[in-house]
Amino acid sequence: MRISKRTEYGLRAVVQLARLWPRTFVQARDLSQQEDLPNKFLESILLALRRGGFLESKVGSGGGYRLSRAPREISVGDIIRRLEGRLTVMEIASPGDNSPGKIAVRLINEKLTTATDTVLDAMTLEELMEQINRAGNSQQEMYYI
Amino acid sequence: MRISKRTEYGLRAVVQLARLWPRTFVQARDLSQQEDLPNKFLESILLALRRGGFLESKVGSGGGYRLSRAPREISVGDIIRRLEGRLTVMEIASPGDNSPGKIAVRLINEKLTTATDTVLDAMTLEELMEQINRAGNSQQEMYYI
DNA sequence: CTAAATCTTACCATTTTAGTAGGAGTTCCG
DNA sequence: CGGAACTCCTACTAAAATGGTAAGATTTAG
Repeated sequence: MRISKRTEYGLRAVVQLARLWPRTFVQARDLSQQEDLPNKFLESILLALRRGGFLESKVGSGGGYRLSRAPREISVGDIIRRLEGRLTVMEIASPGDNSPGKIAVRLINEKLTTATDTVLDAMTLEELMEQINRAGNSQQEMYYI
Repeated sequence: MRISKRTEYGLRAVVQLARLWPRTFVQARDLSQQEDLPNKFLESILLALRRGGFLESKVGSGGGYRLSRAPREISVGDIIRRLEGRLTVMEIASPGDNSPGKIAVRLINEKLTTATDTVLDAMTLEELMEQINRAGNSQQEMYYI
């Protein structure tokens, strides 16, 4: 019950790309340095994000990645679902699926899925960036004042 | 991002125990038959639930398990946290933890944890049983009418 | 005493996670 | 044209987590 490193790294790269939006392409290697992530692992994650339609890439020298849309048009939930593969996956309810315990588990899974989806779908990348700035500022205050 | 079989099986056993509350002790073997769960695996889960204070046990012939409190006094969130070990575990924020990406991940983890805790802590075992009965009834209607 | 239980410890196979290695295919630039 | 700088693709792998099983010690009712 937690997000995987794969998802975490993908989010961190996307946050860096959002900071530079809509300026030019950024290389995977730069992203992995900025966030201190394993280069080759990040590459495969960026590929998945591109296939998911969140990123555009340009191959060859001077190439790289950038967001395919404005941060306000991308929801954090969509990104996580793409990378995680499953946000409290629910099993298909089969006809014999009627023991009290199984019903209970299904109910709980539904509630969990609704709760997480609601919170993550309500947050766009733009809103996330604003919250990061606020958190970063208050951190500065704590360190420097 | 899903509950483990261990947690699922534990919940299913607890639901059966809640149905019989406050009557006498139920054996692990009966619970595993009622919900069709692997016997020895379930035993280890019941042990964990007992150590967590959710169940009382009686060893020896005629022994078994029962809830240690009334279903209305037990929250589903507590049970799941005990079995799962982690509901969106947050890493300890270290001082160097200040890249925008890391801040973003921490914010997201906080939101997820709050959302799941809220929904699960608000549900007692008693309320869960009521919802199971309602779901079971509507299922009957769908099959028999 | 014996049967029926919980409890304890140790082990194990499979799947998932978190990567790495190596290179093929593209594009820019001089 | 000929690199150099990129993305893209396939295959592999070590370590951890998951989902159990095996064997038996311990306790209690009858």
